[in-house]
Amino acid sequence: MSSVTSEQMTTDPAKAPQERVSAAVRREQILAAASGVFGERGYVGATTDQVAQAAGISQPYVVRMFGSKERLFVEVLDRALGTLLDAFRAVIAESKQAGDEQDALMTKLGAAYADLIIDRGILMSLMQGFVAGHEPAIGAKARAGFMELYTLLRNEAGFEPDLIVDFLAHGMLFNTLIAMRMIDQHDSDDPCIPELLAHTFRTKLDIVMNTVLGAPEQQATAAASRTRTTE
Amino acid sequence: MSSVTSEQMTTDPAKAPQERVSAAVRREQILAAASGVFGERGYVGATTDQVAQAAGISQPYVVRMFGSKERLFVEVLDRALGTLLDAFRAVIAESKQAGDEQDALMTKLGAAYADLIIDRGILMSLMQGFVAGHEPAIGAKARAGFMELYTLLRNEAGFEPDLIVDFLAHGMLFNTLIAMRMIDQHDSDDPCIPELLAHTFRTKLDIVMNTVLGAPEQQATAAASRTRTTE
DNA sequence: GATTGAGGTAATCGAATGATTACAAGATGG
DNA sequence: CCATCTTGTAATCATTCGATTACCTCAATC
Repeated sequence: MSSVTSEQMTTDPAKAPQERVSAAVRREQILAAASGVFGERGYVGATTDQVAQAAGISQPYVVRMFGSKERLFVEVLDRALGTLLDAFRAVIAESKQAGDEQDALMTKLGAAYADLIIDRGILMSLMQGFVAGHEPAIGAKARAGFMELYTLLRNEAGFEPDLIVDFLAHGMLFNTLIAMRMIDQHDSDDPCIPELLAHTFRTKLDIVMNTVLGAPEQQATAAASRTRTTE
Repeated sequence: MSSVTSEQMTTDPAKAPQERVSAAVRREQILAAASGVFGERGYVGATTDQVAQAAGISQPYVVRMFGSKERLFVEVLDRALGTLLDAFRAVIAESKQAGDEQDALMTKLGAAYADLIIDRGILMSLMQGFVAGHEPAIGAKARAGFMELYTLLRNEAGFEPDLIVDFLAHGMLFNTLIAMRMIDQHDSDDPCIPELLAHTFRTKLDIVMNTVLGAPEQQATAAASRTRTTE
């Protein structure tokens, strides 16, 4: 007894043996699950089996669909970078049309970045990619994505290098505090923790806290915390 | 009639017999080696055998000396945090005595932080600890250390929260770019890379580059790249 | 109603790795 | 000299995990 469990689909409670789904859809499901698991445990720390369970399929399928764990992670990283860049491009386009000043644009970009936390996996996978520079394929992708971001802020948004560095720096602190699970300590003894969080996340603190703490649909880890096959 | 086995042990016995060293000294050697290896490959990605080889001893000794890989990493993290805090305390004390303005002090703190790159393991182990929040013991140590740093900047250095956040943010970008090995790409095609690096590391760019690239005595990885026991 | 091919998994393999055990050799003190 | 403690290792164990293989089961098409 193992697999089969979970899956209490609406109209079919008893069985739900395994509904066959097109490979394209499975691919998206796996990528979404992998984003959560990799973001939570890092590239090396996450296992393909955890991803599989979070996606509700078997471990060999994950490997066969992407060829290897490394290729899966690179794809996750690629998607995360793409999502981030798309969000920024949209903000820039909209802000240009509205005739915003530079600091208004930067504020909006910061807000858009914080909003990405809605899918915690995105920013955490990014962060895990940044510190996994030891793996050649991952490091290359991470660096390329980071520079694409820099170039976007420079050439499309039109910021000065010093401003961009400030912006990126705050983004990295943002990521680090979330990766460190500092949010969970908001109500701990140290009164400096709320202060640090308030001055880092500012107007977005509530969103961040609700997402990171509440996390109603973020079942990735829960589903992945069971054991592998039979027990 | 080769007399066989003409051991040319002339001047170089090729085998360092094994000089017995006090446990206290070994402990320091292991911690230094572990700092490099963990910083390079992360907590999960590094192996106790890589640490052992970097320290020039056997793998079981590493485990026995620290009890477990996790305890070793926590100790490495603790040392790194201690080194950082000590460096900052020294700068603050000295700056107070000199009657510096706040921004002069902050500049000096930034310089002191950058100087820590001389031992690349320190900052990289810190960073790896920050993103390893999934491991309870490591996350707790990382958060506590981070808050100790914040408190120091707030209560001893006397900075306003917003200033501290700026400072920490730039530190995190600093760490991230090094973890990403962006320095290695300084001479690549993208002309934005030198620009980003220049505006992030500013006056310390040369030191950072010399340390991260040159790394003459940073043998940690090289020595650790062999296989385990006999060959 | 066979064939075929795509979705999907159980079983398992082999390598890696943290940890443990048993033992060896040099110091140290009486 | 002998007992004992310390430093250190070889051998090996038990897991874990990514990958592979061999198979199963539908669904569509001829």
